[in-house]
Amino acid sequence: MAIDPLGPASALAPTGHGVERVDTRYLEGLIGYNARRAALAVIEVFLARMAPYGLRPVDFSILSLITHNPGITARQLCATLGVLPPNMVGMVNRFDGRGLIERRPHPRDRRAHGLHLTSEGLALMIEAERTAEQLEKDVAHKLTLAQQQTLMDLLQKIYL
Amino acid sequence: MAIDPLGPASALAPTGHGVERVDTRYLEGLIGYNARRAALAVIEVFLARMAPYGLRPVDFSILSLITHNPGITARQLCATLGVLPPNMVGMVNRFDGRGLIERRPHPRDRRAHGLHLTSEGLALMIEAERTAEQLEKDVAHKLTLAQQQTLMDLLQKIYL
DNA sequence: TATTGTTATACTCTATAACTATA
DNA sequence: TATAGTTATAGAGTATAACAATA
Repeated sequence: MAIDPLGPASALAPTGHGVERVDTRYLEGLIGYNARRAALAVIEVFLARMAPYGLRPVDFSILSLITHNPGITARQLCATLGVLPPNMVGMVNRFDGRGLIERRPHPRDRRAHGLHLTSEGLALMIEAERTAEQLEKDVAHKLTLAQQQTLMDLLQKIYL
Repeated sequence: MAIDPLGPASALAPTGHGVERVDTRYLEGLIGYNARRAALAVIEVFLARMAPYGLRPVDFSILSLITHNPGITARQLCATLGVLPPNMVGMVNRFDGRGLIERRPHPRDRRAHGLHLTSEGLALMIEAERTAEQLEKDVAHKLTLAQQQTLMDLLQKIYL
């Protein structure tokens, strides 16, 4: 596809009038653009709904992985989520300071710690995951359940 | 869906062993997580392929909108892409300084400028959009063309 | 020699307040 | 009174280098 094959707008158009309606068709034909816009739209709702729990998207991802993988190490969280180790330290420290997780000695590596939810952390995550699931319903309300599954399957074919 | 309905991992599991394989099934069932991961995967390739043109994803989006909407204003770019006006200024200035665009007087509003590609900017964008289209083919190589279209349609139902 | 966790730090991205010129 | 563009600045997010303890 070449530059501007889509209708009247053209790089050589006369300059004597403004742009009435912005033509976004080119960008909307790119997977990366659509994925980024959809992610930002979901994140916007996420930030608002998770604010009562003090969880941003990455916080939720980390705590959810600890929830479903008790004993996971910081290094494993980094590898799974694409977070760099120096940036993980502060987040884990904050969860620890909030009493949501605890670091236990790792059974086979004295350099590492196994991360576990506290009972307070578990109580928070039960509510947070419930909120996340309601949020999914709301942001995807235009899609059937089958379409939602199709969407996730196709997205995973991009990034996995 | 409640906490950890997915198999052996549990918040109450014994701590005597590390996590062998990280269980990501819960997160992979969330649309927001999948959209963000896919967007980041595409952006990673984008950054590498567009580096020769000195274009980051938002730069490309802006110049592409100017390409297909000659005379568009900075305010319209902000509204379309979700960029805040103070953050748009520097980008437009850099494009101007690089000789890629020019600001012409707006025909009906003396506060605004109509943004237009220069011939250098057009030459760059022809190459950049060609690169973007090849990039699409590569990151979506596991999907048929029909699946790619389905993916974009479903994503747009989330954010539009 | 490589890896885990960590500190320090720099760079980029995003957000808020306030100003000017014009509508 | 509202809007387009702009400046200054603060905050969040992401990046690299280097170190101690352990593998």
